Amino acid sequence: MNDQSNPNSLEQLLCFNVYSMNLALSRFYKVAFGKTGMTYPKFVVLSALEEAGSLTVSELSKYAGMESSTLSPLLKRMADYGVLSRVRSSEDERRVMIALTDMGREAVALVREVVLEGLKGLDLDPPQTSQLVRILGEARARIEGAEPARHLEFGRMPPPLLDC
Amino acid sequence: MNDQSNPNSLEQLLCFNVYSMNLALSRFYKVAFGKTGMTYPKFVVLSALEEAGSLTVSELSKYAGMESSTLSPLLKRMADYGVLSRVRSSEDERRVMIALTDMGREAVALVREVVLEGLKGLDLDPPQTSQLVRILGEARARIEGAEPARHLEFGRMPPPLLDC
DNA sequence: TGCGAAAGATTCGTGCACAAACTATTATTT
DNA sequence: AAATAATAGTTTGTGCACGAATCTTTCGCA
Repeated sequence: MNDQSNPNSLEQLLCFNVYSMNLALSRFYKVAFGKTGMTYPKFVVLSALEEAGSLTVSELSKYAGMESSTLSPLLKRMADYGVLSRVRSSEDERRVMIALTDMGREAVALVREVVLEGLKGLDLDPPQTSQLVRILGEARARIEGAEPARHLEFGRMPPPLLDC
Repeated sequence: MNDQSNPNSLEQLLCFNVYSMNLALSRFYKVAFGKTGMTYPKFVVLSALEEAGSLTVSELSKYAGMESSTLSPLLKRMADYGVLSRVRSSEDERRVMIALTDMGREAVALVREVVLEGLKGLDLDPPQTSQLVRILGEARARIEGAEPARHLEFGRMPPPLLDC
């Protein structure tokens, strides 16, 4: 029943493959991080800060591809724990500057090792992987600036899917 | 500060590219689905059922790459709405058979059109995309059966990241 | 100079997503 | 046949993830 010849099947859809690959990766790293409290989104935040230095919430949002409403509570908990600092800018009181603490730098170094060794253990083909990364990056750039060509309308299908 | 030459930078990491691509795709389809109540995970469930016919919860879990604890509440709401049926098997009372209703078949046809036209509107290179799909599928197969090579230990870093 | 608009961040409500704990049924062992 | 184990789903608790609404600060402009 696995209709792989059908080009519209789930298995041939880019979005499904990205979706399920992301779920698989999240589970993989969840196991690797165990009960330490580390998660993949937190690793992304720590890495972004390590690479880019001090950032405002919206700059970090752009860098990590997450909305600020996702970051706000995440950053608050991480600051309470001590891996980063949240300081409202004095020259523009709207902005909040986020930066790694020393403890944050230690943490990201440790976590990065685990992430990289986890990847290495998968024995993926390096040229294929870098190609994957390149094409994914290009596709993401397109999709981030795009509007859907068509919107779903359930007018013909009473009742609409609200609250489903 | 965008250190693209560093092979360990976020932008060069497969997991980050999959992660942020998935976020971007989710946002894209959220816009396309508007206020209809449709979501990407629901589309995956409907499509899987259309392709594979009637499935148990665990079969569906495997097919869609989601855990049964994620599916249970999702399926319940979708059944209440009317797009699928949930019937406990008579020959093995532990199993619950999930199947599309006529309304579900109508819904998935509509949603699929929107999904495919949305993708088409992105103007991605077809050979690149099918390559992407193929490599992602292979990588996912590996990761799903894999154990992380190394686990994170915060013993050297007091206090541990618990509750962070 | 004052006032409406815009920008930056947070809060709120809803929906995944998972592990762990739990319930119910079936299979296995003794 | 009774105890035990294994299987299939559900429930529970926590953490993203988002849009919409809100709050504060800054900008623009008359």
